[in-house]
Amino acid sequence: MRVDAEAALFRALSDRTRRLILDELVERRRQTLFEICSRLAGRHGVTSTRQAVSQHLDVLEAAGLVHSRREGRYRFFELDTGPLRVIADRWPDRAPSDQEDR
Amino acid sequence: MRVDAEAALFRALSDRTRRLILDELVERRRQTLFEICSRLAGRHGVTSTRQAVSQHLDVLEAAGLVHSRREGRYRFFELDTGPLRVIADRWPDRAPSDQEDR
DNA sequence: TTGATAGGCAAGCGGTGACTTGCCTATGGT
DNA sequence: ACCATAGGCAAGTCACCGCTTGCCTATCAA
Repeated sequence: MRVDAEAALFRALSDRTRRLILDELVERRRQTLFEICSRLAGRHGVTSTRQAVSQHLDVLEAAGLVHSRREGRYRFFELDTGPLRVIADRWPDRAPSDQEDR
Repeated sequence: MRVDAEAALFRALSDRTRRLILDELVERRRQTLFEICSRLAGRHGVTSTRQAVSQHLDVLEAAGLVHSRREGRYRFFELDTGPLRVIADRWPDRAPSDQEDR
């Protein structure tokens, strides 16, 4: 994984609103920007403006956690959990061939 | 997982130097502050001061990713990968009992 | 006991990031 | 054609975060 891709991933996950957006996209795939906004407000009390949420989605997309597609006047967002795999793999309980010093 | 614990975890992971510290602690468990500093410098070109690294370790400890113990004039740091488990589990490929709307 | 080693505390600085505000574009319905 | 809906762009503000600097405490060796 490239360094900037790694940075983008962890930066994306560092914000609570963005994590809530991912939660929403797990429960209901393919949502539009307005859907995400209203669900964030209704279910999590997030009062951010549409623009704020849009910027969050840009960050998530830059991290590869979300993909978007235009259809007519709608832009649909979809979750991609692929990049999350590397996190668990990066810090194992013990190093492979752990020699207690190196 | 409590909200503030979640925030602490993702905040801790959001910084590159802190991720490198975790890498070091995977390879060599139980390091002192000075050991971590010198290994960061030698192997990753991180030039941060001791105080900067110490502050990073505080953040990691607040997130539960690191535990420390005093022994004489040394303070040993050790990795705890436990908190990382929740990340992979939080956003599954599909929601359990996915009903396409809710 | 003195000096060196290992670490802690706190204030200040600079940069980045989240958010708002204001305005603009495009699509679809009637 | 017109208006409402869905979304985009860009600049400005404010707070937080990473880092340094300066000084202080504690442990160990000689």
